[in-house]
Amino acid sequence: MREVRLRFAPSPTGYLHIGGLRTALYNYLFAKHNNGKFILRIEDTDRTRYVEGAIENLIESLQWAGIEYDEGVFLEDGKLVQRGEYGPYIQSERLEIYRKYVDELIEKGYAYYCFCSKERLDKVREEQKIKGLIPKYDGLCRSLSLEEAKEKIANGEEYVVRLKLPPNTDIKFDDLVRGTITINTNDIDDQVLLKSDGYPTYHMAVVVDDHLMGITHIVRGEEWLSSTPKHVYLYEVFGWEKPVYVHLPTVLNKDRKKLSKRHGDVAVEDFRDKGYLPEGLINYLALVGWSPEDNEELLTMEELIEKFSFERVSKTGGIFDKDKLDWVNSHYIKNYDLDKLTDLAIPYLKEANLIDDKFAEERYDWLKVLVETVREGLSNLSEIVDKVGIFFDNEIKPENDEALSMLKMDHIPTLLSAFREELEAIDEVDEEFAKTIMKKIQKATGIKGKNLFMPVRIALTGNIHGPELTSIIYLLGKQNILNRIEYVEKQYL
RNA sequence: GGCCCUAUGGUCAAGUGGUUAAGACACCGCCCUUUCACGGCGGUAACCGGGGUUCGAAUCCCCGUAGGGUCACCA
Repeated sequence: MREVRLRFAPSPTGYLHIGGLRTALYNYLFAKHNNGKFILRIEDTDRTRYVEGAIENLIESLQWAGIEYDEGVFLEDGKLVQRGEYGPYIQSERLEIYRKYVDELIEKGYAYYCFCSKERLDKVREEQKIKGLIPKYDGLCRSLSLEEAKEKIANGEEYVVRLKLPPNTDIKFDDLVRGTITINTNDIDDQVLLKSDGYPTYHMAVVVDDHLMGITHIVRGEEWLSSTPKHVYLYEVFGWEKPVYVHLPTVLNKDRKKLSKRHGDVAVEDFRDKGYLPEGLINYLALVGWSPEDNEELLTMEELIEKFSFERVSKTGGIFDKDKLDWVNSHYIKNYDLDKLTDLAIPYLKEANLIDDKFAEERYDWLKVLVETVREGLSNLSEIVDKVGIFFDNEIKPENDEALSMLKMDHIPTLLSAFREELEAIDEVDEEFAKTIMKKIQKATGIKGKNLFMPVRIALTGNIHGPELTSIIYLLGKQNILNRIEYVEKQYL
């Protein structure tokens, strides 16, 4: 049996799209599930759309997401390197290869030179549209003899090479999620295979590369479904073994259109920057378009690999549901290794000028406690900034009138001085103190329940809601609390 | 418009001729908690329409309808 080999083959035109990540993920999961190989190939045959740095960005996003590949283009010390037996893995470095196969097609009569100008093509399409016909190449150069064509080329005329499709022929292929697809050649154009700049089009390059690289399963977006017959035809005329096709449903916006920028984030790096954990994003994304047999929804990469199959990929496009992503991600935040989570959280605190490098280093243990106490309410790490603000500002401002009025209650001065007395009796707040202080104050003042806890909370944070008082007191420490009590007494009492 | 694909709650989705049509997110209620969150329990809510086939259709077929994709020297 052939070794299972799959590839992810993006174009370096920008960032990695969230839909692209899912395609890469499904490829990866299936390859790993079958102990196969996963390959990253770069499809840069459109020189006009090439974006500097896009390949590096793509690789970094994949790496961040935890999707590893065995062959292809890698980033090492900031430089692109290629590894694997089937290289090069960047299509612009494979031009001679495509050329050779294009020549073979021409020789065998499966492709022909075409000298039609862009202007003529546009005009033909225009006229066809007016007549209500399907815009399609009219086949003018189809009848040109090879000799005539070669003569034109010798005279320096620009040309492309087109696929010569047989008329009125059904082309069938099986798709693992959609079943058998049949399309008639009358509905397909004589696709350009080789562009006038000497670069192949996607349709030529993808077939040649997938064959040469031993790709067994082609897993890609649904948008490729209707051009698959062209690829299948090429496999047939070359006499190559066809791969298994899998066309994935689209990831959609709320408006059921393809996920696009105007509705929010679509780049993998945007989610990383917002503080989504790779485990969370991957877990959620796996669930848009696929479900495991047991319907378990919280899955690690290892579990995904174990459970993944194309039989359970759905046929319908799924809306990218940020609420559910948040839920999945919050699960990972709650259970993440605390050191790792703290390391990931620190950049956000720095960015918000809550802490600096020195603070991060010297008070790392304190930061860990901080992260631990607020992690439960977070759906992504960038939200931590709002949650921890109360720990960094001793100038208490009641968040609203309700909070203010609670601070103005008659018994508050007694409460605060009792608190102060307890604090002055110790060197520093420890866990024991934090745990018992409220009871002591209650005993000393006779104030209890809501009249006790809420005013203290507001005096210490200004807010009605927040983490447990015990944690707040522990995290704040003696001096901060004394400062806050003093501030509140001066400002509000 | 031609061709191709698709159609279960607001969303993701189980379901492959016989089920009280799962589960999750979101939403609502209750409990837990002297706050919020977490957690627990419960609730609202779905088979696009019409014809067939069948003893019996969410499941099979046909016709509509709706949505998506594609019709480039872009991938």
